Amino acid sequence: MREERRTAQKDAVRRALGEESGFISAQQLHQRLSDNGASVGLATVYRQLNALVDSGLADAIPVSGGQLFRACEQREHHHHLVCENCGRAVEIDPPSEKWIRTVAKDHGFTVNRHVLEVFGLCADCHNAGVEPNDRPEAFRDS
Amino acid sequence: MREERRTAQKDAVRRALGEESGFISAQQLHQRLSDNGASVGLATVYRQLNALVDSGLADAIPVSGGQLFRACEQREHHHHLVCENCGRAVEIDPPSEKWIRTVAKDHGFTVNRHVLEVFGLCADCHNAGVEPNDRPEAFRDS
DNA sequence: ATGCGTGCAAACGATTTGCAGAGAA
DNA sequence: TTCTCTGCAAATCGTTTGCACGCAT
Repeated sequence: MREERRTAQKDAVRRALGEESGFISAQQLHQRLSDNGASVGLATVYRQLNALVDSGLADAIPVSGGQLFRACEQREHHHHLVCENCGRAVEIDPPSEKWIRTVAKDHGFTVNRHVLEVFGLCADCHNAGVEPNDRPEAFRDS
Repeated sequence: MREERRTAQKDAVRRALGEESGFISAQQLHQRLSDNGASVGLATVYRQLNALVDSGLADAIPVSGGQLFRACEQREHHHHLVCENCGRAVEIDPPSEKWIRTVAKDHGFTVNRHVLEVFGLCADCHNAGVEPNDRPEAFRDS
């Protein structure tokens, strides 16, 4: 019988992820937890993150070098506008979902899911003079 | 002085990728090359694939567990309709690019690039009774 | 001959997992 | 006590890189 147990680190990870304004890597979230005194094992961070994604409480988007996570309110389908530098993201509404089904049908495809991620720079990072092709902050050294 | 040298394995990788109908992982492409007698080192496959992506002759999309490649004709911006099982993909035209810029501007974002990938099952795989949530063929064992 | 490209194996970085101990129920 | 969850370290896995040799130029 699956028994769900409530623990301090579980709460810590959930809270930390919820406090983030944008997508964040598991490693960086782990780092942030350490900084805030709440020392949680990296493995646990990964385990919790995966659990959240499985239960639909978080989104994970694969990027070159790993994946980024973010807590998501809308259980519904939605898209993101992501800042390539700081990871800040806002949820945006879908454009023409029907267009997708139409195109898919034309090619005999059965649509299962689709991903639309818009990358760019948020106002802050843009003003800070960050170059569009810089390595994302989330995967930068030190 | 950068000197571009033509080699057998370079051609082999390019040709093999071109013959693929959809996205394929580096490992799988390497396997396919071996099967066809053209033995090319895995490292070389990666090196060539990256070179192709850099020069814009191929597309790479990050997926959980790695990345998938595909030769692309259109140097222009375009999107894909991808079969989650066999990796087959067709290039589709963008829907409302202007919609994206509008939304981005509303949030103060500077758009750099965007990704739209539609996943589902192609007619063949659908008829074969493949389940939507199966692990992609490209990353399945053996 | 010159030096780019390749193969191999070691190195890497992100993520996962085995296992013994810690703590929630 | 019971059994899940955690932490640590070792193990995986995709991908990159160092180095010595082969081959295109």
